Amino acid sequence: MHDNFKIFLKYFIDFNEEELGKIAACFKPRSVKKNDVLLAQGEVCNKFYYISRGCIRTAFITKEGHEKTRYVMCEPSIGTALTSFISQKPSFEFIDTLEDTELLVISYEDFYKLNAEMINWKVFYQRILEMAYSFQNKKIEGLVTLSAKQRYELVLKETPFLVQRLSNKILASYIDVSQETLSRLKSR
Amino acid sequence: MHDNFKIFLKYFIDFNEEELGKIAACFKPRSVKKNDVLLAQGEVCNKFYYISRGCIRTAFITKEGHEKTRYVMCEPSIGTALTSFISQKPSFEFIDTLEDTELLVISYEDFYKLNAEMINWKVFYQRILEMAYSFQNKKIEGLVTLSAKQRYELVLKETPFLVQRLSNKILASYIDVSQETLSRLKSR
DNA sequence: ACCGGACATTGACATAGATCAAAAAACGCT
DNA sequence: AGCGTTTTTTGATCTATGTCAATGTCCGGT
Repeated sequence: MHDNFKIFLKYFIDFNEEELGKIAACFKPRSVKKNDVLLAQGEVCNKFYYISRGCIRTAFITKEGHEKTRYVMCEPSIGTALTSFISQKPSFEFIDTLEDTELLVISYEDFYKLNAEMINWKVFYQRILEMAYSFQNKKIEGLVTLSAKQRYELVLKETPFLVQRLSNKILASYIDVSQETLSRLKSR
Repeated sequence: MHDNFKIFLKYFIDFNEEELGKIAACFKPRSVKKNDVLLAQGEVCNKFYYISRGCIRTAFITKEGHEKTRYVMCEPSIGTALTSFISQKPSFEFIDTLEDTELLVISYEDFYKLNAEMINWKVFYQRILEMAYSFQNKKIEGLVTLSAKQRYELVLKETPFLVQRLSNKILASYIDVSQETLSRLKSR
């Protein structure tokens, strides 16, 4: 499990073996069933995840009780409820699993210890933040410039595995469209 | 001009005098008139700005020809078209000035030189990215959960100076609502 | 293998907010 | 200061997408 993790890390940054060992030692394995809540709304997020198998998401619930999916992570991937993780304040978004999932988990403390001690980890985290920012930016562009249909087609084109892997309900909330509308979009 | 800049920097990170000197030396002053385009759509963004007086924004134009304002920076503030700056690819968003503006400008090369050479600059940039991410996140939440009126009221509550300082046209495009709708919202 | 609850589909209807248009007000250039 | 351009306001429509409801389908637990 840690082997794939190391390969994944090296894809981002050319960590040396010593660094990889130090990093891997901070990440503890964890298995979770589908529909498990890793972080509840209102909790402070003090974990950062590597997904080695399966699928998790960040999402939130509106005042009207509607679920909105912000981000979906399928293996191999990393992430967390970043806003709360950064600020160490209660999270508006929750994290749950969309499939049975194998994780590697690092605590906030260890994450920031690495950040303080290892230059390359800073570089790694910087890259993650840059990617996260760019992703959000694209999402905003989509919300603001595209119709429901165009947003669906964009996901179909750019991340088709999400269309295959997610239930319509989750996919709809990811695209920000009602289930009914998504159903109609798909049948054309 | 650089004095206020140093105070601004120290608000984020406790740079020492030597570091502040090194940083300030990289930033060149520039004056721009209102409605000047600092970065055109399609150009690669290789500048990062400190706004010492005035107001600039990042924005983009949709296929239908509508202008959408992503982010507004009023003095004292920093920023750029981050996605293009990060990737050094052509920018979808442009940058223009909303008022006569005094800037301090650092090039991409110098920015990344600082990033490579000065640990505290890494920390600074990390903080900027974290803030930028969190801002985008909030923006998405607003777009997805709030009505036009609620988005207007949120801006009125959280950044009232924008309501005062921006034209209705710009403000409308920032809130993601048509000018006409904003006009009606205001008159209630 | 069966049952119950969640999910998906389809239809009818409602509505926020866009669009179009035209008048009124404000702004900035000479 | 005055005129033309740009903004703002107001009114009348239009439309994409949400909501509600009813039926059909799937899936997981016993």
